[in-house]
Amino acid sequence: MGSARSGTEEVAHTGTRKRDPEAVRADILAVAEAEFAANGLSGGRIDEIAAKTRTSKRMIYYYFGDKNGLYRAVLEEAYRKVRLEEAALRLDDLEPVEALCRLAAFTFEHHRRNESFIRMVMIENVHKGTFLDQSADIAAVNRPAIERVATLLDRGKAAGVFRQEIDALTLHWLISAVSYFNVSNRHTFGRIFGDRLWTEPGQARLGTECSEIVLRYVLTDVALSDCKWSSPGAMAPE
Amino acid sequence: MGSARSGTEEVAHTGTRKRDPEAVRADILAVAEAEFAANGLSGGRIDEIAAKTRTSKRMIYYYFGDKNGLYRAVLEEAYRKVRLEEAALRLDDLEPVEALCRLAAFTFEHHRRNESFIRMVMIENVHKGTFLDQSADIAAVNRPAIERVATLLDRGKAAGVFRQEIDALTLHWLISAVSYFNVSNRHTFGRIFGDRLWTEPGQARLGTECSEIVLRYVLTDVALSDCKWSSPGAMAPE
DNA sequence: ACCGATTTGTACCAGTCCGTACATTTGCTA
DNA sequence: TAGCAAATGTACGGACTGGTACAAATCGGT
Repeated sequence: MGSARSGTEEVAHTGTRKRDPEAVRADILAVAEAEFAANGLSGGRIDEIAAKTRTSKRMIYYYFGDKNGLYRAVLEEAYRKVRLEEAALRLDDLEPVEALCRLAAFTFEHHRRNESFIRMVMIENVHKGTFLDQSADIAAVNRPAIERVATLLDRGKAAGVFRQEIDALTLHWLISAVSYFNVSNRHTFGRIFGDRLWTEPGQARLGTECSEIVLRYVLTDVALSDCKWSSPGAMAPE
Repeated sequence: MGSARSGTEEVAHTGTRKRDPEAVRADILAVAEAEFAANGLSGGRIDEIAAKTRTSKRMIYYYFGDKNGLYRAVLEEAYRKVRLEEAALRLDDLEPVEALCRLAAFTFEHHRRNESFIRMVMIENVHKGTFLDQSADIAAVNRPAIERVATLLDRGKAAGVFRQEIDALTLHWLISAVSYFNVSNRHTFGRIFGDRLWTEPGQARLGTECSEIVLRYVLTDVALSDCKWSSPGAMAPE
């Protein structure tokens, strides 16, 4: 949504151009993400998106062809953004235990701050992943995440601090599960059992608990006592 | 869907009655659950539900007033069913470690087998829990779940096998998170990283891993080595 | 066997919302 | 500056779908 504006104001490179297709596309995508994240695919209204855009409904169909096409584009964009941020983490510089702790804390915090991404994934799962099928490259965009976990895991195993039985995919699954659930289900869970876990201190505490959960799962029994997975501060690049 | 049929066929108690409001209600609810779970609230079609019911659309509005009313009724019913099954677990007879292991394994398995319940919760969360607000008793139906965890936890703490710092709500949150995520996100996760975790052996393995995750989180460091959380067989009452 | 209340069927309306036909402007290139 | 392609605005169509008006059948009680 930042980039959408820039192209319109400053005319720069190509001389005077009032038209800026890229900005229009980006604008539509941003508005559409908000709308779909808020109301789902069937619930999201094209007219509503058009109204909140600086352009008309016509453009949506011009660029994305279809309601489904627009939705798919939004989904792809959301994944791309997220994995891009994740790639900024430099885990190789840290020793395994600290790196894993940082990864868990980062993911937890990241998902918290990107609710609309989580909601897009929720909605996509309601639709049984049909739209992910149709965009082949999404898998390619995401797979590096597993690689990061795998190398981290290998380093820890080699150092003797991580258990040999741990599987990279399962570990990634665990980190994703807690970080995702924390955002996706806060409404039902909070409604039923109270919001205690979703106050600010509650979330801070829960975040460190998640790191603890992950580490206790992975660590060799011996090493369980001596580790300081306590500082969750400043892990997001922003 | 089993109970819906019974009232219609066997006429039993009240003499000959062709009319069976309760059966009609139950029939509608069962069909509606399938429809909503499959397509969401906005995506679910009242006409579709009516068509698959033995009665007409008129009845839906007669009994539930509204599309939203129907949805709310389905949601309430889903929660009620689930918590009823959960109550069948008798954890007090087991020693703490085994009881916790059983609880985790049961929840994991239970959520797996009740996909449409999970999907209803997913959808409710997409709607930010608005419908849970309107039905006051749902919270009351669910809260006992926490009580069970709390007493189990206390017993373990007293016995010295569980860490004192563990919070009941957080523990329940963890068990829910992994069990829920396993069902809710299998499509996106599987699409991106492969279905390995969702083959039959993969799921069996993942289930025991979840028990291990939970136990390692809770157990006193000392006790970490000696426990046999290995038998996941026969924990569902069915 | 009659009567009011409950329960059910049919046909239909009215609003919403996706998508498009048609017309127009802008920009680039020759 | 002519001309073509890319980009955009407006108005509208038409199907879908939630909800209802109207009517009728059924049932329990007396």
